Amino acid sequence: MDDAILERFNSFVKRRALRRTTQRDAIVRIIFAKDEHFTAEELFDRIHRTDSQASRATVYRTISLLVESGLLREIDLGGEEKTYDPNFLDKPSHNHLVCIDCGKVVEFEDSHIDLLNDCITRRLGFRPMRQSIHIEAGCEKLRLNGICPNLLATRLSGKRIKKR
Amino acid sequence: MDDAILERFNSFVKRRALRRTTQRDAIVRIIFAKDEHFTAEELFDRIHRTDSQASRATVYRTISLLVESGLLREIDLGGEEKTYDPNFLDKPSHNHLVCIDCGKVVEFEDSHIDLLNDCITRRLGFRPMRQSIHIEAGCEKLRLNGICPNLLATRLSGKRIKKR
DNA sequence: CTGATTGCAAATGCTTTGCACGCCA
DNA sequence: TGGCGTGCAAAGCATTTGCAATCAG
Repeated sequence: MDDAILERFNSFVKRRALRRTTQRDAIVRIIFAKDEHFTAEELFDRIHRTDSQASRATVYRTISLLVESGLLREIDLGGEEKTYDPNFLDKPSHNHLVCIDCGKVVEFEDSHIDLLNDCITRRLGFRPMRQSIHIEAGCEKLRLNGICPNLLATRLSGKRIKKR
Repeated sequence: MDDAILERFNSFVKRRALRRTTQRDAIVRIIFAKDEHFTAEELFDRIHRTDSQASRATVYRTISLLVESGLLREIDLGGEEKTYDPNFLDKPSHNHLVCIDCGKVVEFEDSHIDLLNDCITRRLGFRPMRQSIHIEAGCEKLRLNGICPNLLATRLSGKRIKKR
């Protein structure tokens, strides 16, 4: 799967008469090695934790290319920085639930929602293109037990929670 | 309605031991005089087209206060700048459809969607708090007749279309 | 070879902040 | 009178861009 994406990106690059480079290959590989959302800065860090290198400018430029090619999608998680989601190839129509307690992001798909959105859009006189649902929710465990497992994990790992 | 909001804002200000000022009053009045979405910069312009005055800093600071008070909501229309929506008092659970052809934003409410979101959230083990749907759609008229009335109006008024 | 790509640093553009002065309570 | 609020300009930050050197095809 990993290499299949790289191949798709390279054929996109060729189609546009652009060039395949070491940096672009590395960036694409690193992005799709995990299914995690990321910001440009986080990606830049991830790259520099490997033996690959790429400047900040190249990271930003390659992200733009990936978005144009349809392999990557910009999503809104409410943070200040732009966030990207590499999972739209596997799940073309998924949505996001963000836990306001711990910042955890859960992806979900639902055909009923898709259908409803489609109907609503048509009824309003438009042509459905793309839809995204952003749910903010509280942690039920935190409310009932006073403890949120994700929150705990988040604190321990020192991972920062997206601000609102 | 206009003054009722101002009153609510002022009681919020009082509750927080803050102070009522000419600038804050003016900003609140101008925001809620229309039901249009706006960016900080657009609001700043609107203010300076009246006889009221307020610095950019004060505009930003007052917007923050309004969001904290719950009277105003930040929404995602896909643009670069933060966008604010003054209509959540009238329609607490509305969503947005953005036309990719002309940039027009249509607000809509749908109880089925709300219900579905609620169910999905609970099933995932979370406590529903807030949900927002963002639909990107194409103009049906443009596709069928080759002309989009909104696009035309947008061009004539010189109003800029939100970028993607 | 030729033009695309990279890396660097400078530039952008929105938003926030430090500070001195002024004004509300 | 004590601070909060304001305006200004400077600072912050994420992102973009100009440019010279480098590299892919």
